[in-house]
Amino acid sequence: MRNYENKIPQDLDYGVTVTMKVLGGKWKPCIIDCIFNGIKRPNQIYKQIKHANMRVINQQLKELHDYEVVSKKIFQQYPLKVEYELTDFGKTLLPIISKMEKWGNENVQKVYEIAIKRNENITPR
Amino acid sequence: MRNYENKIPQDLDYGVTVTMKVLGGKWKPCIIDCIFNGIKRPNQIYKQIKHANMRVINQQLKELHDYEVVSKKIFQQYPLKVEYELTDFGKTLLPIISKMEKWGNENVQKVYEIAIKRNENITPR
DNA sequence: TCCTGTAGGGATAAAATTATCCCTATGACT
DNA sequence: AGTCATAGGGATAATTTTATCCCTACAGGA
Repeated sequence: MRNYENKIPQDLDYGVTVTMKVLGGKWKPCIIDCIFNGIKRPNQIYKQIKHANMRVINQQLKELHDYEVVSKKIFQQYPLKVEYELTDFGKTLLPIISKMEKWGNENVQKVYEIAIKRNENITPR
Repeated sequence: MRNYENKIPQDLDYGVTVTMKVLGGKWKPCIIDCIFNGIKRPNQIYKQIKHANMRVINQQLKELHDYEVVSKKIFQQYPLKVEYELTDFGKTLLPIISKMEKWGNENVQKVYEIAIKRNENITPR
């Protein structure tokens, strides 16, 4: 994202849109979840999220950092070491994420079945 | 969406992903919000959401219907009349949406400023 | 007959997001 | 000198999502 200019202006006139601007991104909630659970280094996050590749993690991490959801601490040592933390601002998102997490876990079965019925390409469970 | 086969299989192994599968879509939260507020007919929703066009509303409405978030009542009369309602299942999403709505409204200023700093194309407020 | 309002879909274009590939830089270690 | 692990970015391809355009169907009214 953000490698080029948006063409269609985005409206932030609706609360949900604002939230989605910060949280929307295929791996962002996963990344936040990792960091919250103490997995703070990019490479660790990468290993945790098996499906996303490093470049993508970096992209989304950068956006989270731009939006001040996470802070970044660089250690002057080698091999390189960087740690991300949730900022206080970022922590205010946790209740939302955990509510989404909860709802998803409670309803995964139903959603899965509908997706299959719709012939979507879903990883078998 | 769903006019073709997905190529990358989607994992539903993470709660947030499941929720996003149902709620993710540029206008879906808006549509749900409309319906919740008694704006139940497609054409009314269309007029309410000034920016989306009818076709898109229909697409997203169809998905919400497929996922049983909304139910559809067809009136046999002319001009045609259709009303959507939140199902009980759909209503379980309301707490999430309202939390997102609240967070967004509380933080719109900050998010707006960052977006501007990032040179994003945002509709002025 | 033609126009109106309503609901909805097919086909396709445009835009946005995500994925892939490959590059840099650094110090330690062999 | 070559290799490793780490963090990260440029360029571009691939994929997915949204948007646009235009069509159908229907009954009533001008």
